Amino acid sequence: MPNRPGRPPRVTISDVSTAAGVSAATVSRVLNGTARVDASLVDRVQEAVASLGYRPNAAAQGLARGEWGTIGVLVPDLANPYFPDVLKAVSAVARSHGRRMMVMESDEDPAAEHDLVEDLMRCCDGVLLCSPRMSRAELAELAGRKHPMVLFNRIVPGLAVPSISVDFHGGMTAVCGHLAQLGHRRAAYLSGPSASWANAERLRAFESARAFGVEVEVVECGATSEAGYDAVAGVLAGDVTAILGYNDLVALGALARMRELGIAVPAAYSVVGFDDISLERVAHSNLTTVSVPRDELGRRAGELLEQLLVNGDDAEPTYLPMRLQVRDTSGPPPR
Amino acid sequence: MPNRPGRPPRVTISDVSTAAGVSAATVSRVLNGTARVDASLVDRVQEAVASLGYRPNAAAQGLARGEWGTIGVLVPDLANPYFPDVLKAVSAVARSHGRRMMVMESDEDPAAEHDLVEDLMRCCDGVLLCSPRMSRAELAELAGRKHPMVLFNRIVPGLAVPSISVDFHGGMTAVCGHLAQLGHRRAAYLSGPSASWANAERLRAFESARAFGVEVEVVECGATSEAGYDAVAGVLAGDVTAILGYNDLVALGALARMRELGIAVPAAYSVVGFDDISLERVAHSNLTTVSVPRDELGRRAGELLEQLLVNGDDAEPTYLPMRLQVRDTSGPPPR
DNA sequence: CTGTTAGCGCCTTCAG
DNA sequence: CTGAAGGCGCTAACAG
Repeated sequence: MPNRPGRPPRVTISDVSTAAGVSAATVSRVLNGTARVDASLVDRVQEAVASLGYRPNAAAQGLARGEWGTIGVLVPDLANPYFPDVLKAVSAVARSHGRRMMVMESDEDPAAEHDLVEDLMRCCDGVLLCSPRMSRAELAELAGRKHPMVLFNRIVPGLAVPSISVDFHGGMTAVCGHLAQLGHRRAAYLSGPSASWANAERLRAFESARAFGVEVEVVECGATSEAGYDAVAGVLAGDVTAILGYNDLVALGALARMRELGIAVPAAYSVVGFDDISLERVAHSNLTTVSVPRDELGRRAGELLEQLLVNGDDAEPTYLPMRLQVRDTSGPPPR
Repeated sequence: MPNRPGRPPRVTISDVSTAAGVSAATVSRVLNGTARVDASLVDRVQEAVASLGYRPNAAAQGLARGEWGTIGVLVPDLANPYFPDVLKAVSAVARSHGRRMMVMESDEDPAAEHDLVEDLMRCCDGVLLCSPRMSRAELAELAGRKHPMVLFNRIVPGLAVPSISVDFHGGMTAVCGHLAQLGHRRAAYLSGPSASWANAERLRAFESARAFGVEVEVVECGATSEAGYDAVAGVLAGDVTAILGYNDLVALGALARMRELGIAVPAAYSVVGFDDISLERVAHSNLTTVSVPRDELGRRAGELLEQLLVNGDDAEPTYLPMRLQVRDTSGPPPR
């Protein structure tokens, strides 16, 4: 690092070594505990380090060691309340293994995703990828890079990449079962991004639901509360008695609109969310929903990557279970 | 990077150069557009790059260039709904300047903060620091490192570090004024972490409020909805007619508890939050609160750092204004 | 135990 | 316009 004006004069390992009257190798050994060093030298080195305020340059270490000490995480949307918990867990795991965490956001743009992953690969030991939309082909191409990578929040059959996700299908099935038992026969689903894996998984659940006498009509919506707010009016005209949101945001948006319209929930309609985002924590909210173990997802994904980094362990795709949270917005249909 | 087993054989710039029959320097020039290169060579290089799947090693680039192309952000708690928007904005700014974003979390632990900042300095061109608790002395010590750093969400008088924050004092003053005009005379403040700057700023506002006939009693609480939930019962015994939360989480926790207790809001008590976290977005919630421009905070902080990095620009501390959001939980006091 | 010697992969002068 | 040479800061053999 050339001394740029205004920056502190960089102090390097050789500054320390001359100050301490030892070789750079010894300094390195002391700092990394790589080998036994005479106690007196250790002292001198530590003094020099302290007085010069020396900190090893991470890039140089990375280059020499062949490891960056960093993992990368790519998420579609940092502002989505789904991810902070995940990132927090990933960060903790990474740190516990002495690694830093680089974070990137694709802004839901599949085109950008590819480049960002490539960029992460240039500067991270491993990559944690959450990519709901990326095509199988592109994923396979990235996997072919043989760069350590773990896919989370999505499972791609046949893809040779360690993956961990959530049993969205099972979660939505639980929702349908809950409604069926309450006596509902027809529901509307405010659908999320149609290209997303997570949405497809939810949709699959509606087929089994039909077997239990519950018919779910799918309505294009989106993934935000605004989308839910806007979309809900359209389904009230029909004969449904329950409204399922792609996620909690959508359901809450719908709820807000329904409240404005003076519609009683759950008396007139049941409303069910999906994900159980911080609402309980934030608002002791009473939305019936299914919860995803976000911190466990982050933790497991991080550990999976660490395993991959250390042992090259591969592993079977894992689905974390969701849990139905029956609260106040679901009840028997009217009449 | 030595070829670790199971990893892809690393392809380096010299692999490309031999494949293309040119020198490494030329490859570098082509890739970085550093100088004119004969069109035919450009083609050959690009072909070689593509066919070998070459990507420059970021650590090596960083070492050679003296820049990591990375900025670091340290926040106290990733799961706090305050930060995602900030990070999102920072990430966008960083990317727009061709930099990556490293994220670390101190877990509200002032001891850890110091080490983490140091670590960030070893691997980032600049650091964005949100440290509500760190002592002035420690901050000054870090500032003395002369490593580009911007403090956000806090202003420390006399500290020679570019800082950007939010006018918490003004925000809380607005809250008090609002309540005063509604006719409230006594309120309780569910206080946040007493060591935090942001809390101190809020407290200062209560002094001016007294001049307007509003007396605010301060109650230890915390920063979470659970804390608000637990603390609120204690203040209902007194003669206050309004309850102010350290932040929205606290206020919402309090609200939830009050709802359980069957207390009417705002008829019996007004409740006011602080921060205006995603609630409107998440729940079309109706908490009266004051909003902080989180994305602007992130954006400005990012730009400030970029300025610092590029021109060494210093700047006066900036306070972003808050805006009072009068919604449904505040009204005139009973009687 | 310690110092010396080579790189790690890339960029950037400096000649040509 | 291009190649050769040196160095960024650190670590990892390799000899003593």
